Amino acid sequence: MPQKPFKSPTLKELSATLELSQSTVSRVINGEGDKFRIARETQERVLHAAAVHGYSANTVARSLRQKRSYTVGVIVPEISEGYSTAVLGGIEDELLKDGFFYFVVSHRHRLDLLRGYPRMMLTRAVEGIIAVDTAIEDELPIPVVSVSGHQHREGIVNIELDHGQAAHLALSHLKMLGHRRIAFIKGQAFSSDTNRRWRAIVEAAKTLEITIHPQLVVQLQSVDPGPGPGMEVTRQLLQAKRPFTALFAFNDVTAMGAILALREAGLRIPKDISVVGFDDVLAASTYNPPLTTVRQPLRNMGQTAASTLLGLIRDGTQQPQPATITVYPNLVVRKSTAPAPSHLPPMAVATTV
Amino acid sequence: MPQKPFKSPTLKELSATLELSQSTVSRVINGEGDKFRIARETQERVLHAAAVHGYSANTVARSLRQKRSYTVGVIVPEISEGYSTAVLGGIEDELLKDGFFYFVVSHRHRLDLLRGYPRMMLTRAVEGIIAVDTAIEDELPIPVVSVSGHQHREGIVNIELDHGQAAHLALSHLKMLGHRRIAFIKGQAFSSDTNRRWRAIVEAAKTLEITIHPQLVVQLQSVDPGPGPGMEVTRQLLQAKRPFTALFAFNDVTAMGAILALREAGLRIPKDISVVGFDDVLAASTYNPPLTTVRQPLRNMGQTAASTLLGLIRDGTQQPQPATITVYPNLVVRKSTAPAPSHLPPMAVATTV
DNA sequence: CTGAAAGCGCTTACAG
DNA sequence: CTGAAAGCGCTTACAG
Repeated sequence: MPQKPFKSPTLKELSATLELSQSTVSRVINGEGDKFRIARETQERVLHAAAVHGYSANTVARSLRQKRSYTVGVIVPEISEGYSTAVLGGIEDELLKDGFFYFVVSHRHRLDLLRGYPRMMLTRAVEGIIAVDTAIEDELPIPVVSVSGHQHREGIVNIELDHGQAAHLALSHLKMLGHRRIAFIKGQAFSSDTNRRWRAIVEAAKTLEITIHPQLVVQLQSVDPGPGPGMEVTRQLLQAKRPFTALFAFNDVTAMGAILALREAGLRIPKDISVVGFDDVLAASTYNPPLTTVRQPLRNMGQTAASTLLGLIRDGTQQPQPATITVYPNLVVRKSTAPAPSHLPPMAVATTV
Repeated sequence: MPQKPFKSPTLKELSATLELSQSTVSRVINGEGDKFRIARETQERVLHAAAVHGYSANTVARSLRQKRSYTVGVIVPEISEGYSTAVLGGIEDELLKDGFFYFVVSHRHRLDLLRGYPRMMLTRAVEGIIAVDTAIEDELPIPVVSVSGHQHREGIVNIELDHGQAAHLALSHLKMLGHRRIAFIKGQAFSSDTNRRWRAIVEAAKTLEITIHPQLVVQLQSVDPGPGPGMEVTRQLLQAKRPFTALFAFNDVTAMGAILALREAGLRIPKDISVVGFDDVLAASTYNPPLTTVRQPLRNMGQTAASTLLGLIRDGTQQPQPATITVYPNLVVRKSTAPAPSHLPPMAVATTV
């Protein structure tokens, strides 16, 4: 037999022991004793007995009755990745202190999961959903807040980075270092951030009078997590033999992959090529060389998402929420960027594996 | 008003529409139509109507009635870390395909959370708990399986790495490369793996006739995630000025910190010092130099934990489960290890920051 | 083969 | 100030 070393009594049992009605006991347990003017003494008896018997209300029954679950769903692309987990950390901070729990699911860009999960979570009676870097297509009867999801649907609150500022920060840093021929790695088509960020880069380049050479722009294809896709695409870039002195990657992991491919071709970082990442994941600072990167306040974005969602759940969606909450990046200058070399570096043919 | 674009009808409503009893509808929805010999035609009508009206059972009500929640709790030390998240990925794989969801909480080594979370999850009616690298003190009325938790309590199934083999793999690799003076960084006292792993190292060293010099053994103190603690302790090691040619770190992140500190002191990796990590987190392969490390099959450990837990939930704890399920490491040789230098490297005084 | 009814454990109008 | 009773939406003996 399974051991049952601890089992909370039910309200009924506790009430019987106390010789009080369930109503009364329920009220004082829920802190409404004073509101219902229940005798101080009675309240103390109840609280004491609850403590002694280790009573805690069955949340399933409570949920059914109140039609509330105190649970939200979080949907992320991938769970084993610096980006999502940093955001998750922030979400946890906020949620748990309000007594909420959360389910996590990762869709790994599989369409069936992407479509199915929101419904499954609804079935699980979540009171709201946080979507991290993933677009939700269905209209849902509960509040949803999106982190970097760029949803334009009414009622969805977006937590978004100021991409204009991000692009400006990175490009002006490179410009100041004397870089003129800058290569770019765009994100995968499925990432909600890709277009938004690219448009911001084009804009910032214009303002800063930096020319973007189309031959120096490549785009991530593979959905694999890790640095593989970044390596791959950087090798292509090298094969085109168009010289450049700096590279702005879609994110840190991609930047790491790019550095690997660049080294493979005999190029030194940052001496020959400067590389700028994006996100500032934990590994960025310990990488060799430590990455210069545009920092997204990931944990803070998670916290903001959670507290916003909690607000929407509490107050309903009626009051017009700002459709997007903007959050600001900053540039962390480390060792992967340096002044542009006076001569363009030789673009060795990548020694493909 | 909050938009309600989609709202499942209740069983009652659906039954009314169909002019059938709730019992019948419930049975066919749950696939027990044949078992109860409900007319094929009736079954089809029900299924069709359910699809048309988008009926899905309210899981809260179902849980209350069945006293099952189809939910498990996962408790990890830290959510934004390679180790836990890899395990989480594996857990998700198994759980979701059986229709289970999971709550995640991270205790961050705070005693109050560590103690409070299992109870909170019980209150949430989870049917089982997976504890990752954390010891559960309370006896719980539900199955718990522990990943690297080294629980000795009856009824708890442990998923554990074969630490003997892990130690042997790492040390024999180092020995073969000619290393004789090897430094060690032990884990923090709170990590369940620390002692187990250390004992295995002592044992393997004996077998391989490697002398462990107590002055070359340091232990992580700080609870901070990231490479900070590893750097810190490596600086101490350097300050003692006892020469060594190799270092075996408690985990990859620590190894990265150690490499940072070693370089800071002018040492080259792997030319002067070889470094071996542990875990093989995603970043290990892209680090510079790519880390030689003892690979733990983290994702697989998560999967095993989940499927074991599901089994326990299904069959009850009665049948004697093996108290521990052993899982095997392998050595991934990359670029952070090399033959020992013929002369002991100079132990520069660390230039502390 | 199908249905009426009880009950899971709470909360909360309603009544006094 | 306190309690009796209804009901949240299901599942499942029990009956026929």
